[in-house]
Amino acid sequence: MTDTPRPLRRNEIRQQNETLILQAAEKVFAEAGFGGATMQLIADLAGLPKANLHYYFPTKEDLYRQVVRNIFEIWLHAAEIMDNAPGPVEGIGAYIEAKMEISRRHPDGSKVWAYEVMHGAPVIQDYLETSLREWTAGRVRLIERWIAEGKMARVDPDHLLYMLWAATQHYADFGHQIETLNHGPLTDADWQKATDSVKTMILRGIGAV
Amino acid sequence: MTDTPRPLRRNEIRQQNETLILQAAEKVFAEAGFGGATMQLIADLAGLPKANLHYYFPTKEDLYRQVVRNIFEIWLHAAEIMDNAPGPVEGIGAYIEAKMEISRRHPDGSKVWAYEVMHGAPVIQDYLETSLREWTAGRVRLIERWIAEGKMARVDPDHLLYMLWAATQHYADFGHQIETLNHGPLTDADWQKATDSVKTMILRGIGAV
DNA sequence: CCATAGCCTGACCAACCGGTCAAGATAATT
DNA sequence: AATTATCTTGACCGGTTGGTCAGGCTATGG
Repeated sequence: MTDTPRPLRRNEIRQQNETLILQAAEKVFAEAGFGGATMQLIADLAGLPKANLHYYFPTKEDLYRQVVRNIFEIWLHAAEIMDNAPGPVEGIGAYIEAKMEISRRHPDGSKVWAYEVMHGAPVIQDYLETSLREWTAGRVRLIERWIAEGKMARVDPDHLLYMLWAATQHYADFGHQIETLNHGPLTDADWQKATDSVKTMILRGIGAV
Repeated sequence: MTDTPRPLRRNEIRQQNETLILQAAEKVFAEAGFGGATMQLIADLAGLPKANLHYYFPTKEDLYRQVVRNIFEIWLHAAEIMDNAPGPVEGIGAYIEAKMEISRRHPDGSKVWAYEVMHGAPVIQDYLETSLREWTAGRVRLIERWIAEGKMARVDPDHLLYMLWAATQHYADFGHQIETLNHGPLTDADWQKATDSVKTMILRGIGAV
């Protein structure tokens, strides 16, 4: 991301502070949205003076953009599991597991993404139109091949993908609602049960099992 | 909602302006979140001076709370369809159709709800703990009865409900992402296909068909 | 040890925000 | 017509926000 080839120490300082700021920003943006988040809050959480934030990220929007892009990269990377699978049971099953794990480990990231898309994706529209569109097209072809090979029922691949995203990200984005209904945070067993439920329903739903 | 029993004309003015303000507020809150929304923006969209908003809704939070509650009422009401159904095919099928229709007609409301829950439900936590919890418990019993009667497979009722909410609301909350991938707004046929896909996958996923 | 480029930060500012208020307009009541 | 209750609104205010900047600090290369 940085374009200044400097001596090593300097680079370390920069990288460390940028990471610190990005982590704090992810949390604050997730908790308050872009408009509700303040640079002061992020600075306090990162343990740095506010002016230092503006040294690394000129504007609030620059910082926000970086947070959103990081999450997108995580999701894209996690999706590679699907490709080398022999069929939907393994491929989609593993994809569900991976996405549920991300919902559990990076709920803030998921929320920032949801916030961004909900508000018309003003910052990452280009990502939607390029990276996400390409990725989706590739996965649609994969699903169509599985259908043609008789490995699953004839379902619309796009809407299957939407359901996968919706069902898995719901556990991050609506985690608070789920925890309220669950009378407390989800335990390991709860998460296992959630993952199994989603896998079972969807894999049976597409006639793969 | 109002508690002042007045002569008719006055009441009409009040009701008309409150509706006007609430509609504008729903849109602005959906587009910008609570923190990003401004009373001035809502006032402009409603075509009223800002001070007039504060006459009807003392604070920004009062206005926001009313918007969220309205949406919640719509959802609760739409869910009654499930109860009088003989089995999951009719009950859950109709519920999916109703919720997809709401996602189509009230996407802004859905987004405001999502925004509120994502940020820890600071305003409607009591609703989650009372109304929603009761409603969920009732529906869980209904689903368990259907399972006991052999009308559907043994799935976890809570996670089935989460999947129903996730899959249907996704078309409102992530409508922008879907429209981008779809190269444009969804047509009547697109919505029909989406609804059918969700119904087919879920009903088969729970072994009801 | 010096010079320099990168890093740090307290103090500051213009812009904007939610909310107030007093005074005027309008409709209902007597 | 006079009185009263409700509605309307421009002007205003204290507090907060994103962003700036000058000047000090520190690591690094010569």
